[in-house]
Amino acid sequence: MGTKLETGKKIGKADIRHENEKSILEAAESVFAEYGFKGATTSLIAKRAKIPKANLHYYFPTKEKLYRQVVDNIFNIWLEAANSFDDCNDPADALTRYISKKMDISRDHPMGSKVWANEVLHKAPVIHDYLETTLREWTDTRTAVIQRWIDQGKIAPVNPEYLLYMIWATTQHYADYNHQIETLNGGKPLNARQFEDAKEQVVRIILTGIGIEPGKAQ
Amino acid sequence: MGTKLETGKKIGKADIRHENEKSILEAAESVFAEYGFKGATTSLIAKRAKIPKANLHYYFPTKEKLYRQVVDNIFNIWLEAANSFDDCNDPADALTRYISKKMDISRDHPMGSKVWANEVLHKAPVIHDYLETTLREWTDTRTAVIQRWIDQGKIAPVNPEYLLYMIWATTQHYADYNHQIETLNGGKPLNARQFEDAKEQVVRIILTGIGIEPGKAQ
DNA sequence: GTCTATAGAATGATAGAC
DNA sequence: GTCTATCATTCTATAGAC
Repeated sequence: MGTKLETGKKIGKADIRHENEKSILEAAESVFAEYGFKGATTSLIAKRAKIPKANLHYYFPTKEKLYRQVVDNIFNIWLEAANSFDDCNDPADALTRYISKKMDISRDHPMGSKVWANEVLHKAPVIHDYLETTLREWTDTRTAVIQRWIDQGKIAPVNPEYLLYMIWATTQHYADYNHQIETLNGGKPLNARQFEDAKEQVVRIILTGIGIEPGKAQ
Repeated sequence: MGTKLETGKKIGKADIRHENEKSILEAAESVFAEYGFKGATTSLIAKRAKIPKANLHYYFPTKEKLYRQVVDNIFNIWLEAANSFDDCNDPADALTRYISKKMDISRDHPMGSKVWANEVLHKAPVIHDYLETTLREWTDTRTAVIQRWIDQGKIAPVNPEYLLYMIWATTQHYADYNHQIETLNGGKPLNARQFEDAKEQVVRIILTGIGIEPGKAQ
């Protein structure tokens, strides 16, 4: 290979680097999700990324740095969903959007969710600082919002933290436990219709559970 | 060491075997939960069980057989909780007891829950037959019960599978994600009072969410 | 920037004395 | 039934030619 493709279009070294890093990161996400940090091998990641193993180590010197990058990417996606929470003052609307968004992430980025789950399960050796800083701050501001809703009588009095845990648990379950769900669904993943039903039900039970009439939003 | 303890009471070989197997299994559960199958090392398990590594291999020839035994034990504990479901026909009572029991298991056997979570996360290489047989049957009979409640108008019309997923997700979250919960709780595990609050809230939101007046039971 | 060959470290499992 | 010494394997990471 040179610096050209069959199209004749020139490709700079930066592009090659970008392309390779991208396919390595994608491969790494799926392998780390499936086997955990220790169980994952750099050979398998290289194989899925379709490059020689030595080349992988050229881009990411150590397995740990590669892992860290994967976790970084996931965490950013998670934080994006937070916006749904902030845009509005109506709990029905805010929670419907936040829960729906979290369900969508579970469907679209199940590998990312699994890597995170695996990390927390194993006492978060890599992301512990995220938990203590960014996630902590995020949680504090959102529990404050929930508490305000309670004080205003907009939702039933609940412990805001435990409400968040319920939302996280229920939505992420559809990513982290998708193998179990798939098996119980006759070996097939939930289809689009089933997934929408599940999403709608999660929203409805939680909203009803805290005293909101669901469907008020949208 | 011989076949006696300081009490002078004779100890048969069966007792020694039983004692050693027990401490190995306890150590294995905690190590597998913390590091996953691949990440766990037989040396560390042996160290925590306070026996030499070679001795561990005397009782459990391979790491995989030991792991299998650990998973077996957990699965049995999980199945026990199922009884709460069957004893009675009142959904408020049955669900309150089932959810409470599942929360208690998350508190009392967090390691077991983590091993299971880790296994499902990694596509259940060891327990796949459990998922397809025992868990499948268990789920089928319980969804039938839930469906009957719906048909009798005792609870709101919901998809029974997704309701079970919500219960599993929410209750097991307190075991699987206890590190994250602990970090967000200022580095301390939830105390007894907090845990009871969480349990009560999980029961209340879910029951209210499906149209049951909570507290009707008990 | 790519890739073969291999060094170096960790670890599951066993042999064999006690 | 216990335990030291060690083998065999696997895997991360690198050296060095192209």
